[in-house]
Amino acid sequence: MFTPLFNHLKKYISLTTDEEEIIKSYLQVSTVANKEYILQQGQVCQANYFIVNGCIRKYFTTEQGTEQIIQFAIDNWWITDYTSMDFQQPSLYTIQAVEESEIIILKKSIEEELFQRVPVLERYFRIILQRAFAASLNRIHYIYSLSGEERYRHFNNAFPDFVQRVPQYMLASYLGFTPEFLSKIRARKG
Amino acid sequence: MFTPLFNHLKKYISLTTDEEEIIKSYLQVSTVANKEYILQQGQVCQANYFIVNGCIRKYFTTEQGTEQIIQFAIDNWWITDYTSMDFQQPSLYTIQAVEESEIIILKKSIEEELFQRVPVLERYFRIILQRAFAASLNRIHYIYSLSGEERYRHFNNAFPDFVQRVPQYMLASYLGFTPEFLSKIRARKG
DNA sequence: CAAAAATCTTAATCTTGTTCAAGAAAGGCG
DNA sequence: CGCCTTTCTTGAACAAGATTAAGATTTTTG
Repeated sequence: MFTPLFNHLKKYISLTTDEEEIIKSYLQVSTVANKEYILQQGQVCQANYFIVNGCIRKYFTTEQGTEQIIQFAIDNWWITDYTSMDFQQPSLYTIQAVEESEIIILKKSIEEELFQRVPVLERYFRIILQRAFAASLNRIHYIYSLSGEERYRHFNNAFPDFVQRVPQYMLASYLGFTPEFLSKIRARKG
Repeated sequence: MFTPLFNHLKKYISLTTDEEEIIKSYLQVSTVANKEYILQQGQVCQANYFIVNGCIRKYFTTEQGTEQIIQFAIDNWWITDYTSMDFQQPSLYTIQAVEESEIIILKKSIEEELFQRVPVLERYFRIILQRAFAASLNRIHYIYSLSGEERYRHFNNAFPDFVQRVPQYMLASYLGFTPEFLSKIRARKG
């Protein structure tokens, strides 16, 4: 159960056996059912979540009542609301499972203590945040430089298997247009 | 000259006098004129840049030849292209001064050595990347939930002094619409 | 297996913002 | 100070994608 996480850690840092044991002792393991909530809009986010397997989405509800997806997380990704967690503010976002998922929980309340005992984790998170930040700017790049249709085709090429995994209306939301428009695009060509 | 950087560092971590001296010995200071390039599209990004004062933009050129601004950085922000720097790939972006600016340069080539000598810097960058990543997702939130006009009004309220600082066509680009449209918005009301 | 819930499609109409094109202001420099 | 470059504005024609509404299909569950 912890294997995927430690494999991921070892891509970026080295750990002694002792350190591995310490880390394990600070983590919790959990299974969430499809549609189960990990965080609901208005709650203060209390943990960082590592997806062992499954699929999780983070979204908010617009004034018109539609759901807007901000992020997807699948196997080997972390998901949380850093704004809510860092400032202990109510979150604007809801985090919810899109498939039954196995997750590992790193609670904010003990994170500092863990980082003190295993400081190399600061490095691990620095590096993966660097990647996540770059990916996010990259996404802004695509939003601004491609049309909706181009964005869909590009995403489809880049992550063909992921596209199969989530309902199309969620994909449309993530890509920033309506499900009706996605339908239209798909009708135009395979 | 180093004072703003160390003040920023001290917001997130504590440093001994020794550590401060080590850090200083790894940094370079530079002044860039308005319109001077720090990185040009196609080059491999070799450093992370801290803005002591001034204003820097990061943008790319679309197929139609228009410039699309992805990021602004002002006093006390770092700017770089992490994708290019981490993977030593040619950058898709150009980083250019929008005002005469004083910057501090942390070169990729000596970054690792510095982090080994002052490991608490990993923590500093972890925290500021957490903020930067959150801000970037927040920006995606705004792009998806607000109209162009709403985005402009919101930005104008949030950063009134910054709006005065850059040409409107750059602001329009950053907000994701044309300068003509920004003109139209401004004509509608204050 | 049947009924209910969730998801996807189609088409007509409407909005937001783009594109072009041209001129008006403003700013910087010799 | 006057010219040249940069920036800003305006308006008409147009395009991308939203909205609404209805029906079709698929999936889930009792």
